[in-house]
Amino acid sequence: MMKKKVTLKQIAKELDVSISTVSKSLKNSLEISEDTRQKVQAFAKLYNYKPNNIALSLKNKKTKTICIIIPEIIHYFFATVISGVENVANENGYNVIVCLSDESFDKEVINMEMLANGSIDGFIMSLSKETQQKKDFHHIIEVINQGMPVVMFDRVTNDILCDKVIIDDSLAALNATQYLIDKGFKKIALITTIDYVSVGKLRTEGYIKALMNNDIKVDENLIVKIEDTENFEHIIATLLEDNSIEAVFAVNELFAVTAIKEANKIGKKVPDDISVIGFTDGIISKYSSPSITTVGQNGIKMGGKAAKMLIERLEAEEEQEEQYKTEVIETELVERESTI
Amino acid sequence: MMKKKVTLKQIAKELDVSISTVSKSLKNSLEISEDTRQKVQAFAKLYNYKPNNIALSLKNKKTKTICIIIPEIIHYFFATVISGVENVANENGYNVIVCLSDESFDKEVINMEMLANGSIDGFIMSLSKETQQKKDFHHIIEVINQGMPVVMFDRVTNDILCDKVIIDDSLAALNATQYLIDKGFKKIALITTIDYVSVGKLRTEGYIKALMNNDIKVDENLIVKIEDTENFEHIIATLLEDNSIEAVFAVNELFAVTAIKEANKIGKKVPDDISVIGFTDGIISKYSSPSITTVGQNGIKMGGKAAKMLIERLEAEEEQEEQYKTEVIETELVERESTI
DNA sequence: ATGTCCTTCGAAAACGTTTTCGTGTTGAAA
DNA sequence: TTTCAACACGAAAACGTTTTCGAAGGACAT
Repeated sequence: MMKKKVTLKQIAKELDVSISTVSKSLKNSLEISEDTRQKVQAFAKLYNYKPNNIALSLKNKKTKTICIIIPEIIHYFFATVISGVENVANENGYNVIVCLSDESFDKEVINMEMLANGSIDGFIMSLSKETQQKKDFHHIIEVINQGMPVVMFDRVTNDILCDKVIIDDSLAALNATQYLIDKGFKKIALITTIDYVSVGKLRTEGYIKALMNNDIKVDENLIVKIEDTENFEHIIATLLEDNSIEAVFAVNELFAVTAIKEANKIGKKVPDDISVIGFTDGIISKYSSPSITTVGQNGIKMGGKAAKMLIERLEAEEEQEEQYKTEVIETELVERESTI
Repeated sequence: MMKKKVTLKQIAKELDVSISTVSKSLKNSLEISEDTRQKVQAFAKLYNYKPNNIALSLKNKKTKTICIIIPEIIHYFFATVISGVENVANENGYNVIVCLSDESFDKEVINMEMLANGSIDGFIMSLSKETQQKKDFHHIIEVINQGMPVVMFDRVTNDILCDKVIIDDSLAALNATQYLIDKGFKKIALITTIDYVSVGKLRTEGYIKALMNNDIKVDENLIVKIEDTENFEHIIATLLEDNSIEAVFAVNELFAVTAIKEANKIGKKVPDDISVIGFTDGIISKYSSPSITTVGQNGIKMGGKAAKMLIERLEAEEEQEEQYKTEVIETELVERESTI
């Protein structure tokens, strides 16, 4: 029953020819006579010969495998990015290794060092919170210096020169805020993250810019910056006690849906009493009641683009360095029920 | 700037010793003199030598990599399973390749054949819908016959002998239905999937068993089986027009939240007018309004268990065959706001 | 001087490929 | 008969390791 994989050597021995002859026959080389070729091919098919990928990788110094490192997978946006990466990777004959940093600097480093030793051809990654906080990127720089291409997405940094694919977080936030302003709101609260999270910071900037563009004074009392270890429900509830607030811009789905829940608790109806707009068009926004108006960032497109850039660099003949590009994926405002 | 990886051969040449000596020195072999060892180790550290994983894989015939094949990743439950697999894989020094079958038989086959040729040490998988429908498992059987261990989870089949980790879908559904019966409901609708999806079928069976246990007649009009290409919102809406329905048991989150939405549309309040219970304790159940009472299946635990079983089999000295085990992960009923 | 035993190291095989470069045989042309 | 091309195939290197085995050299005792 148990049929171990057959190798060239075994076929060669069985057919009493050399390994070279077997290899060439299977590749239909004209060097080998029609007769021998057929014999070998028949035998190989019979025993279901398939070349050993590891041996090929060693020989070619290419593994046809890429690695994507993300902070966490139980997160709609990152899951969609993986899906996008998988798609175009597969189309191009690449496999995808997924690594989770769990927002930890150490795990990020370990994963990279582990895989940079020949296991993969390149990285796609989004920085962990801890890495962004420490601003320590030596592990990434080292990998790049070894000649291994890296594409960063979403949570990126200017301290590293490499290909990147992002959305214009600031602009998207500005547009979302402007959308609320256009509805006639002036007292717009912001629920955002601690500044070291790059995208949170950018979204905060966009919010502020929108207010300033419209000569609305930025009120620090209307801005809360949440560190996710905290009990953020309580913080949001406290914020909403301010009865002057007409609308809320939240920088992610979780904050948005929580704002709605907490508003409900104190008898404020969304969107009648207060409008809420979120960020990321995920499961929550789509299925909550009311469904949430949000900024859609197309993770599939983002992942696909990142994979495309990586593979193109991998398969470029000459390593034309220093022509790193940053692609910006457009966002869209998805209008739903949480805004009037 | 560009520092390519250094190999044993290069170190040997540089230090004018043999490759063997370098290899042994780095492993602190007593065969080598203290002097030489130190010299080699210092040099290796200076040039940041790390052994090439591919070469090691070829030599050891082990890749320390496992593959998980799932139908789709943009799906809370599967994402949690991956997370569980990743955790215990990492703890044991394994990497994880993620493959998506997109519910397609062909993609499942291609992925397996692609990776079975030396790239990985074993598989963890959940069957695609199409595979379950065709009942064609030759690709899996072939891999197992080659001596590569496979662990199936969630969507499994009795046609294959291998390790499995599942929940007791039938029992969980029975309990959920009984929960509704205990609340005093008799007219309980079921929103489920087409029978070829193994878990859908089992959950349906549990529902029916619960009714029969309580001498409630099974009313086919209260059961809808949804094929996901369809416009299921409409089907659910139609079902809910039956005013006699007191409660709904949905076999997944999507059906549950949709039932709530459609009920709302026709003026029925959940849970006051109608109770809803779902399956899978995901994002939707937690954050929808009202939040949804549901059957929690712990994906992290499931993935972790699957990885543990696979790795144990990989690292067992003797290949003790035919002692395949099926682990059952317990479920729990998470009570929330969608039931009275 | 011979034999024995450590110490210290290197050669080579092995993992499974691909590919370059021979080399032996054949047949035909000169 | 000699020469040469064409054909069919094999040996060996290469990718980067680990590990077995053998061997050179010195120290020491006989």
